[in-house]
Amino acid sequence: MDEAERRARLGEIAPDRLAELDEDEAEDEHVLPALPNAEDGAVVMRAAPNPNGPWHLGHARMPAVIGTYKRRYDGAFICRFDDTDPETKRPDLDAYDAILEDIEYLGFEPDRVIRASDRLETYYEHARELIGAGGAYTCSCAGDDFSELKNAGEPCPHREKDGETVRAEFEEMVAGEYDAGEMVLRVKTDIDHKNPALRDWVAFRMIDTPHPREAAADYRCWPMLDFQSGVDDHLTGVTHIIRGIDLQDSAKRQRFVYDYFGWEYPEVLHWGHVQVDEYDVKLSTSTIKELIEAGELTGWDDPRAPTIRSVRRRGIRGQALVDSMTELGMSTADVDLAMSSVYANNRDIVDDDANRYFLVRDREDDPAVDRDVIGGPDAGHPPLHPDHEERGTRTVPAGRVLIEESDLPARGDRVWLKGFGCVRHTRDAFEYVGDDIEVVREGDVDVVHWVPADESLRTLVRTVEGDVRGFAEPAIADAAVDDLVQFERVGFVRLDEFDPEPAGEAYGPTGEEDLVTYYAHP
RNA sequence: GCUCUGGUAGUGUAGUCCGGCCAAUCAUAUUGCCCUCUCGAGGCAAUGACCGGGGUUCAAAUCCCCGCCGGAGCACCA
Repeated sequence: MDEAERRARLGEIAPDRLAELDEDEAEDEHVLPALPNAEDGAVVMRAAPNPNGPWHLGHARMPAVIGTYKRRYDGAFICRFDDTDPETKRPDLDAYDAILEDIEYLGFEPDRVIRASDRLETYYEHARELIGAGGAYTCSCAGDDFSELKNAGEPCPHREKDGETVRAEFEEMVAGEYDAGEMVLRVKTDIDHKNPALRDWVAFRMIDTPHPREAAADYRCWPMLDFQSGVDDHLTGVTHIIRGIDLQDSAKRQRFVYDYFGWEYPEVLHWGHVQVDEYDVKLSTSTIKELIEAGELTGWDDPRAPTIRSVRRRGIRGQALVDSMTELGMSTADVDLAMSSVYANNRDIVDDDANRYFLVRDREDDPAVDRDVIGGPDAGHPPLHPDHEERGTRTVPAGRVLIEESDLPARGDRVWLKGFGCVRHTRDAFEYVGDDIEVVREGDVDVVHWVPADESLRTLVRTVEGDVRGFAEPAIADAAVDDLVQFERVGFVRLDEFDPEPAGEAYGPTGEEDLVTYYAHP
């Protein structure tokens, strides 16, 4: 019985089992697990960033996963800026676009972009409705006092206020007639709920600081995340919510509001925190912001910063990040993202396109050393790409060359200058021996990269560990800014700028360079 | 303190719901070999894990109990 017959037979005797098999097979094509209760064409998900800065690497996970599900289920991707705190988590006006740019770099485009700060009237309307249903009350308790009562499971005196008073006081909140801390609107949940986190939580509070967006600058009464997000998820038709374990209780809190309104709560998935190895800098927007302000980092795209802009500048494709993020799966456990996995994914994507060039590094512990080449041709002609002969070769002038000291053979020994030929290290020169590759095949001679001593480009390589200087072969001038190339035996870099201006900082170009590159990975 | 929640190799992941095909999958990593005019790519191989202890069972990564360790919430932050 062949495969087709077997399937047909199984279809006759156990159609359910056959469908199950098909489902399992379809599952195998996806890295991510199937979404619960997902219907093709009817999945709506949202990323809800707080626009308080450009994104760090951890932020890539949400668009990566949502975008991937969107494609899989032919769904919708909403980007909703939850910018409802003009004070503590004050939005950064540049961050709205910066975040959208970061999403675009990852290869996705939101179907809809909304800002919570545009929707205050909507939240107020729902608050009025909730008050009307007896589901909320205005409360002027001091935070600590309420907390004490709450922890004891005791209601505060405001809980039993009559509806008219609540309604009037809420209108006064909306009108901005209270100062910060004087009055809040609480959702009436269950004051002795066994989980203290769910007891009568705050839905609206007063904030004196105007919102940085002009359109929202006049509002003083702001909703808290759980109210705003809950209302918006329903109103925008979100079917599946993904959020971090720090918001584990949000769904439970919001369900009280959903119950008052008779709404059905979306499916919710939680995932753990992401940590990234390889960086000294913490994965935190505020930490990175501080380091930049203190001049420790040259900007959001400093290669030492664990940000999306940084890996982008280093030539890492958004797709590589997306692949790594989806491979992390949907576990509620905290996870560590190994940058080596991002690098492996990126190599897969870029290796074929990246042309090869030589760079001789000039480092403290392994300086570039120069030697005259005696005899042999005038130049070497290594291929632009070993797997693509049709791309042709580069010309690397010989004469006097630089190699890295650790590649220098002992006196009397030979070394193979890649694309040029075999030379013997005599006294203080390289004496040309020949171009018979057999010596390399026999394993007696190492193959090394090299550059001409005089015609090369002074090059700055900016890496995660800091800046490295060196000399790139002249042919690299044929490559363009933004190209990703491989410095043979060193690694992949993105060409960032020719003849850079001095950065005027401890790191970055001094102005003496001919070329600045950003190091991606080995 | 109260309430959630998690623990499979260095890292991530599959398997856990419905116990056996799991002496545990795949990827990455590391190492070695082959190939290659790169330390890239490609090929092959090796390394390496079910948090612990009890119990149920013919059979436990999977079910039950007790521990241990982690993460989160109990904000007028998101």
